Amino acid sequence: MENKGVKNTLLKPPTPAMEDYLEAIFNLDREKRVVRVRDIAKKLGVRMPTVTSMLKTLSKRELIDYEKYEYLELTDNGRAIGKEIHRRHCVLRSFLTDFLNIDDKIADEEACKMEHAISSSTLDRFIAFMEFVQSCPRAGANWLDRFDKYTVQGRDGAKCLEHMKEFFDGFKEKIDAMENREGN
Amino acid sequence: MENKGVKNTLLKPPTPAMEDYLEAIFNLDREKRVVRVRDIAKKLGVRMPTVTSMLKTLSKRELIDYEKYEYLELTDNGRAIGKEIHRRHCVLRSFLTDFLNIDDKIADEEACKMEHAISSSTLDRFIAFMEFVQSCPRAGANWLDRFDKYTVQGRDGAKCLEHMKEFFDGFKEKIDAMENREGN
DNA sequence: AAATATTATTAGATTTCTCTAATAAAAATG
DNA sequence: CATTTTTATTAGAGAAATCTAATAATATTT
Repeated sequence: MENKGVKNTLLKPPTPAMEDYLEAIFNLDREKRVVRVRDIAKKLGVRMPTVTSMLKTLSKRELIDYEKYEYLELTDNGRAIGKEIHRRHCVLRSFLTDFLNIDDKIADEEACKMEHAISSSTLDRFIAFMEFVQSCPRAGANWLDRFDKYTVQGRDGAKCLEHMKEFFDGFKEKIDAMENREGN
Repeated sequence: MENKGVKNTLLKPPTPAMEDYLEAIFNLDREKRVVRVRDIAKKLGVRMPTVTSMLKTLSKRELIDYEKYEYLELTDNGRAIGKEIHRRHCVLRSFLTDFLNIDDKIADEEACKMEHAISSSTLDRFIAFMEFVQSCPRAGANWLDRFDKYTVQGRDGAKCLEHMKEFFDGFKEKIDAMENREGN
């Protein structure tokens, strides 16, 4: 048997911690001219030696190019992962703040944990759902405001009726608008 | 300074791993007459010594009552946590399967990870949103079917118009029905 | 009841991620 | 340019969660 005892670390998927570092590096890469240990540490809320240690790991896995005391760079592979994790973070945070009305700070913290729990394909479904809610059969941009009221007032038949009438009127407009520019 | 060096482990929140064990024990407690190491191991996909080791930890934290070789029981505290994690699992899985149309198996796996990332209050918002979508200003139970079609067809202006007309008609019925039993 | 099979625990090792304290290198300053 | 400050690394330790191998206790079967 060849490759005896050599676990090919290159092929293993990154751990959540590694994903966090790649995301942080990906973001710093855009924000600053160079990526520094100090800034990674600050962004992730860990101490500098912890960062140095992780940089070695990421380097072994060929997710970054790293020589000690030198500037570090993401490899193509590392950048792809960092970018994807960042994408997940943004979408999830947006869902939490814009759809569920969660407070910004909490939304950010929870998105930060959820981003490791969710696959790319599930994320795509999230995006599709959010786009659908924003665009297709829904009258007016106030549907989510309705949700907000709903959570305060509870499900009240009378209110619901009012809302549906408004909704109904909103529809009319929307459909008229659509019919008037049909065939484009 | 009193309590010097004594980290009060009782007050620390459980780790995700601990939450998984409490959830598994909570479920086994309902499924079977007694909760066994073997079954916990199977449910969580770990080896038996790993379970024994965690049982000691949970016992120290007063989340279970445990004497070796004896039946184990959840404490009130442990049961509350197990139940809450189970609740998160169910809600998140339902969102993934019923709203995003994710495959059952994947939904279960991802719910299993997300359940540690999300707070109880965020979960309550999830529930409110799901209830809102199911009940309030929305015409017909076919709104989510629409979403399904939307993801296949993409956002097509003409289709959207059709759908909105159907939607519109659905509304009329719904509002009429509501008006006819107004005042109840 | 003795032999066998199953279940559970102990002991000890490993991996991952983190820390502090000490040291070294690089950058900034007087 | 020598000194000081900042930044980064090394060394070593610790917590958490897992594993395998060996042993012990319990349950089952003949």
